[in-house]
Amino acid sequence: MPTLPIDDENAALYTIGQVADMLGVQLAFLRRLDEQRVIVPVRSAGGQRRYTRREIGQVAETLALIEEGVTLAGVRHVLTLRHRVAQLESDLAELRQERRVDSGRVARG
DNA sequence: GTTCTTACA
DNA sequence: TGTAAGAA
Repeated sequence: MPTLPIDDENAALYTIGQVADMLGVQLAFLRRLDEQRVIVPVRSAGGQRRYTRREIGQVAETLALIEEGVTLAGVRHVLTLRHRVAQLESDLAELRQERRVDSGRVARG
């Protein structure tokens, strides 16, 4: 079954206006996050920002962190570290899976 | 009608 | 951070 865009958390489908309405934030705020490299959405052919559901979630996360007093620069580090952790976790899961396969295989040749 | 950039309070 | 001007 093909992966539908509506099911893809990483599909860039939302305009800045839609995101601003959903989260109740200003258009300028989202542009600021882009400028500060906290949340950097892809651009459409016309140069307009397009947000993925994942990024929308990250914006919400950013809102929470800011309420805790974290600066935008701090939020940027949190998000990048979180991305690295997720990458390491998937790599680790893959290695563990390979180890299971190896240990379950009968030595031969 | 929306979004973009840049500038300013 | 919010608001405004002018262009796309």
